[in-house]
Amino acid sequence: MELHALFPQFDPELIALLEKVGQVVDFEEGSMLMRSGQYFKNSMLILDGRVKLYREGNDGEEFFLYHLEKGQACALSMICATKNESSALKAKAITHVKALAVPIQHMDELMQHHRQWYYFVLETYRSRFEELLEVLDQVAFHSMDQKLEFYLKRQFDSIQGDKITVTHQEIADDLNSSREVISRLLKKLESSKKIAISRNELTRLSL
Amino acid sequence: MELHALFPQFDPELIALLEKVGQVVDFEEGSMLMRSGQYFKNSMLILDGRVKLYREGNDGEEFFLYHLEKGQACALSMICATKNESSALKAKAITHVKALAVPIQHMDELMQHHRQWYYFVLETYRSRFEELLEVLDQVAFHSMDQKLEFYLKRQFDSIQGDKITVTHQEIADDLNSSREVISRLLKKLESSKKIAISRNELTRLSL
DNA sequence: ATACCCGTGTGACTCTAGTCACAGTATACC
DNA sequence: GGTATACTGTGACTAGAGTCACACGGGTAT
Repeated sequence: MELHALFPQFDPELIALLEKVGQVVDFEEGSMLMRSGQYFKNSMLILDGRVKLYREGNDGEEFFLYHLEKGQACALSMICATKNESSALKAKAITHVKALAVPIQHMDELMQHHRQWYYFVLETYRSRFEELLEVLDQVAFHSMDQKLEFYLKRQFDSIQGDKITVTHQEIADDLNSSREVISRLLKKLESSKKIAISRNELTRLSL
Repeated sequence: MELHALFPQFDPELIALLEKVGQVVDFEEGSMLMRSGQYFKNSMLILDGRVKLYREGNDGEEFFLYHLEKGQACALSMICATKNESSALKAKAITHVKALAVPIQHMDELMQHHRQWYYFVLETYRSRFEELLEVLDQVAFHSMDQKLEFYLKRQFDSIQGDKITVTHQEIADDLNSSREVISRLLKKLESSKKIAISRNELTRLSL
């Protein structure tokens, strides 16, 4: 397994343990790793692919939170697993995803005998917490055009490229807005030479 | 110390250790336990009093996140402490507060030798994460009147009473809105017999 | 080629919430 | 008592953003 490359901070002993108790699972593009109200029996470490996390509103609205990449872990899966609790998040595989499922019954051992593991868990939690706070900033303090810019930046950064394939409707959904509003705001971004718009595709110019 | 009563899940050995390495600190009403950009050298366990946590916007706006009560810990202080990182949160003592400061250099030992401690840390994080998600729900999916209702419920619940002393301006600040808007919405809640309004004070009727 | 679907562009309207100006009223402090 | 200082109430205006209706244009399937 390629654990060592993805988690260079783990020592060989920890990696051996993870390889022993963990199980590699595959998710097809578009499938759900996690659904609202579901319980966890494993912590999930992402080995390959990209996962999109949403918050789900009570009447089915969605709100984009953040992406998970390889080398990262689902913070909630680690904790909910520990506590056997559910959550109102949705995690969708937006590419084919390979993940390592570590059963919760090994958490005690991992936590207590592997310092790097608990550092990893805490750091995962902390960084997601911070990311959530940043999202909160956006919705609490900023107007739609600023939210849109922030959103686009995150998308571009996340794929480390300058071209994303997405429809205006999808953006509107992620931002819990409406297609017309997004279209108009995108036009404004295009006028100010920050992006280029084409069908199903946006290109970053100076964002 | 009253640690055993506040943290019944901790075993005597853990409590003894906390008593040995921790230091009780006092904060006056209105003082800041934590400021944006500040670094941590301790994990803070609240022994008595109430702490209000805000997110701070870039131009000085505030947004109310949640309260901390006795028996709880500041999630971020535990993690930031671990990582020696700062954060954009403000924590204000709204009553006199007594807290136990546990220096970060004991985190390794606590984590690895005391299962209840790491359960506690993870549970603290998980519950704050969930709380943050709920706040995010409110700002992402709901209109001001719904946010206000949610806010008021949390305030009433948090003091476990039906009367809070607060001005309309303070609520507006917490919700990043304006006084007039809050006044008008409160009037509506009064008309629908959900609350009673008097100067500096709101009473819950059927909220 | 034609018909259709999907994504996009646009104008008109409505509603929410923020702002401004100012009036009224309770409380505190001399 | 009287003045100053919060706190609250209200109308008028404005801006942002959501909705509705419909037009346009480029692909795709048959």
